[in-house]
Amino acid sequence: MHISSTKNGDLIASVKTLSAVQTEVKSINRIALSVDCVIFGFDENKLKVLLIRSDLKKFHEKWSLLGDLVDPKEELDAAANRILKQRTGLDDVYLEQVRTFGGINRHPAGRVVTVAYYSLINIQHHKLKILDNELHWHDVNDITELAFDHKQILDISYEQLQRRVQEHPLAFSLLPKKFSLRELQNLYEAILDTKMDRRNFRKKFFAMDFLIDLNQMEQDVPHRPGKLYNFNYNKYEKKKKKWIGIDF
Amino acid sequence: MHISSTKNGDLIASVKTLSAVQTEVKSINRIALSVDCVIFGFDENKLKVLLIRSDLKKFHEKWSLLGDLVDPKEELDAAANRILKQRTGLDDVYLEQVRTFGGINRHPAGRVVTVAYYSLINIQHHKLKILDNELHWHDVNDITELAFDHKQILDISYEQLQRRVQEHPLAFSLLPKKFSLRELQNLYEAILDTKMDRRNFRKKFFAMDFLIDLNQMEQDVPHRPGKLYNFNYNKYEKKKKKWIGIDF
DNA sequence: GCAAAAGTGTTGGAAATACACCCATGT
DNA sequence: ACATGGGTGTATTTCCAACACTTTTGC
Repeated sequence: MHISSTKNGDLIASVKTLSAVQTEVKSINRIALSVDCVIFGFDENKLKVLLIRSDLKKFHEKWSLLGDLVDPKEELDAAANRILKQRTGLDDVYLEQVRTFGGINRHPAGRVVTVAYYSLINIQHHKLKILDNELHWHDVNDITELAFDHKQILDISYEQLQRRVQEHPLAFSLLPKKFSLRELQNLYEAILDTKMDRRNFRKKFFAMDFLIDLNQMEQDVPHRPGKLYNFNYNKYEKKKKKWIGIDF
Repeated sequence: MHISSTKNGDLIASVKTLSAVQTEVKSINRIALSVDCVIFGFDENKLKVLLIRSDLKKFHEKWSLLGDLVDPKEELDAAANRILKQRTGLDDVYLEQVRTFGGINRHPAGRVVTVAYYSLINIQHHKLKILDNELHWHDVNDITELAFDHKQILDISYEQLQRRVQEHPLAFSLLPKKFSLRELQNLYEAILDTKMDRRNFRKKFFAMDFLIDLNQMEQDVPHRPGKLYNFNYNKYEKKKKKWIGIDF
């Protein structure tokens, strides 16, 4: 980043001292920065997202994402992790930056630029211990309106999730450690909102050769039990793909 | 975004008035925000990037990206466009947000969070009229060090360009309006740093059916002249792809 | 006529798709 | 026995990669 002071289209050729720039950085040019977390989960064969009542009175009727201001001494990633921890008690989950939303009037309290992150958690294995502000899971597809510009943030995060999940083995963090192929397929079908052929789905995953057969079976299912697997992250890391292929 | 005041892991269940939040937004929690532009061009069969001397004295020996602080009343996208305009005189080009870099010590003048954008411009058709701070094009592959964390920003932007260019017809904005298939292939080979089979490359682009044959030939080339084409954006917009296919 | 790049088709293999039957379990 | 989903194989098609010769122009 390189700093200059004009905002009006003038051209700048000067060289500045550090203290001159420090003055700018400390002065009127600062903006409130927040992080919003889009936390996806999977349960009952539906993709879910975690929402709370906005704790801003004006928007208390509306649901909102989990967010907070970033402290000037705090890393962005650390802020995202902190927010997740504060709101859910959860730790140690996949978090990825989506993009930054900087609309001038996106927040009623003034200019607040927000960096969106998304995260994937396993609803079964991470029961929420904190339920303040009516924190709970909502079906992604049933959401029509959110506070602020959070619907837009959700939509873009969801699109990004759909893209990423096809190229990286993210989805496994939404499942229990041991899962059946049926569960895996249900998850992909929910995220991508599509149906797939069961036989070809199996073929594809077995061909990848990243699933470890645990030699265990599902229990208490009202039909023939399926085998349980988990995902071999080590093997995946070693085999990652090249990708050359123009494909609009 | 939802605002709360704790930074220390406490949990918050309160409902706040707008003015209480306004106080927070205006107070100590603000951070300097900048935009940095990674401007790619293509010339002499090489991918180039536009750099200037840092106008910060401390880093005056180093090259840096084109950046500036964001004004509190300015949209992020507008800031990116303004910076491009100020530094190069250019207007009306493709600009896309990459991601946000928020390292605490990334800037010597204090906490400055920066939003990176990249942009693709046609070097031939947009001669730079402004050359302050030694603004000029550098070969992307020759860059080893930049001021601040700009090398990291460049690397990530370049990776994103490589991904995007394979799925969207961005590359055409780096070429003259009329281009030959050879030029197009040279461009892809430069961006993706690879070699492609000439016949298969043609086949692929003709099969897409987005190239308009202008019935014109190259001029003044020291060999058999090739046909000139341009890209049919309208047709592309109508045909865009669905995209289902797990592929790690 | 020679150098340099344009233009052009075919073939084989790999991957994706479509599709149907038998099997194991719980009720 | 029957309902439910698990498990398996094959034929077809589509896409991609590899590959060589003839043509047109400038010099």
